[in-house]
Amino acid sequence: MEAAANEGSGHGGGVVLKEEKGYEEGCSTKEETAVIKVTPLTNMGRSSGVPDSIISSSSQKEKIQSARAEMGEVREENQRLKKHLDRMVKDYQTLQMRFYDIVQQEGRNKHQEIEEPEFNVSLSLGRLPSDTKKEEKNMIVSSTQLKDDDHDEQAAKEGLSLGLDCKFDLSKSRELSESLRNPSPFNSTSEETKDETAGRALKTMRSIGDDEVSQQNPVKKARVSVRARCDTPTMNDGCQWRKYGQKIAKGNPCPRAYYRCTVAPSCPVRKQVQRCADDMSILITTYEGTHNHPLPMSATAMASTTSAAASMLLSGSSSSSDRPATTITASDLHGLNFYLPDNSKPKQVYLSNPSYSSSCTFPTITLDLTSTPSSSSASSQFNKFSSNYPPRYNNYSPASFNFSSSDHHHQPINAMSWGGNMGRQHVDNIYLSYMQKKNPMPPSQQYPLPDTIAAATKAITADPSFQSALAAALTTIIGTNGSGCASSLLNKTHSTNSPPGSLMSFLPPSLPFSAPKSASTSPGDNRDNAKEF
DNA sequence: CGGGTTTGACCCGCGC
DNA sequence: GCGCGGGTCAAACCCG
Repeated sequence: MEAAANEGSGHGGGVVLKEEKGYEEGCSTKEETAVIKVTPLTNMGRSSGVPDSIISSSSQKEKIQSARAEMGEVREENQRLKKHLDRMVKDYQTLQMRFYDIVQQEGRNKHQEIEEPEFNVSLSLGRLPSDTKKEEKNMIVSSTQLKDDDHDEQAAKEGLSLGLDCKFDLSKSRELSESLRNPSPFNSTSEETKDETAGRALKTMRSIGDDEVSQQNPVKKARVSVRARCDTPTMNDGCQWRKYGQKIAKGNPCPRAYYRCTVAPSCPVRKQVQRCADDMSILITTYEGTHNHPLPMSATAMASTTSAAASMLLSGSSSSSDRPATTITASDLHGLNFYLPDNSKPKQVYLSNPSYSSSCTFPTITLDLTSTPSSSSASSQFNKFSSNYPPRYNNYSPASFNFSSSDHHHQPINAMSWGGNMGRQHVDNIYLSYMQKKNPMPPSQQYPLPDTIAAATKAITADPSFQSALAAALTTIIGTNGSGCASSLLNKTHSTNSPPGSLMSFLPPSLPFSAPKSASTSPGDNRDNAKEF
């Protein structure tokens, strides 16, 4: 695939070019072969050089010598990258196989579980204290199992293929865990998996899901609503959607369109798209469910963001009624430009108080990406995170980051954004979440002291599970183009016990988020859907 | 012809 | 029980 291009560029490649090439190749793909391709380039650069006999001046010889030395360093680096890459690829494959095995096993056990009055375990239950009394008794896995490094790693890496749900809060690893162990009401993955395995009719599935819901938890699926100014019929979030219905909802002259994810036939994720009645230029997209398949690169941002928002909503659902509106800000929403035609709007995310439907069936959280004048402008000061450590933590909004304790009632949602610096923030999120898990703080200490953070950082970065999780997340964030880099960077992080500030410095200032290949990732986008609105 | 959209019918939960 | 409204289904239709 890339071999041809690599070779092509390698022909004219001098040493310097090759160095870039080496890094690029090391980061460019998960495929071993592509990495191996670096070696011929290196050799070529050396063998195709001008023979020493021709070189007359000593300066040229020095140049050659230095170039060779540099080349050697590059080769070593390539080898390191290759090793990291190999390891990550193997880990990923292994974990993927394990995941599918578990999913299949889940499907085989479907009938048993449905008939069982009590289900096994839900890792999320600890975060839903108000409605999980029954499940608490069954919290066998919970933290004990999560402490298992392999488990964390698995969860984190599987999150890679599950819509990145796990990477925002590894301490919970909730979505995946639920999908694997528990027919959780708001995780439709398990529901769908069961249905897929059993091959039942949709109605059966729906009834099963409802039964599970009614048996288990009054709080149903969480929804994440995204308000954004958008001229197109739907927002291009990178996923593939198929429209399956349209309705005129009460109180809004604009019809509501129903889409379901078609990336995978069994994907339970659905979204509703509707124009705002007050402002027709605002498009309200409501996401529901969790992707049970690897997402296109262009879709991971939205998926992870909505997932994180849903996680926050669900985690705080028990106390959300008396919780003030939570304002989160994005450090950079440049990536949003890929999805929204109007990129001139203020890049601020307003996370409204979770609003519940009349039936309280679907707690909904809203990400407001519009330039509403009433938005919490006071939070604009948090729009940019400093990359310096430790002062950077001073920029965290109290509403955005809660270091108070391991209290799951108020599990904070960390900064979210699409593209741009999302990678950095994802790592931040991982770090912060992990730190919360590993080093909970008393409620009185809302903000950790820098040295506390540093100490925690030291311990955390040395933790293999954190590394694995971080590697998985980095891989996800950077995509296949950065898998090797992620591993390499992670290794550096580990070896140097860098503070989080320097940890983040390993990430490029602007991650190579690529715009969607075409707007057609959302089928409705390109079509003339004027009829809809 | 396959895949996506349209649209009326249907199901279901909820309030009265 | 009945009506309402949200959500989904599925046949018909459209389109490349």
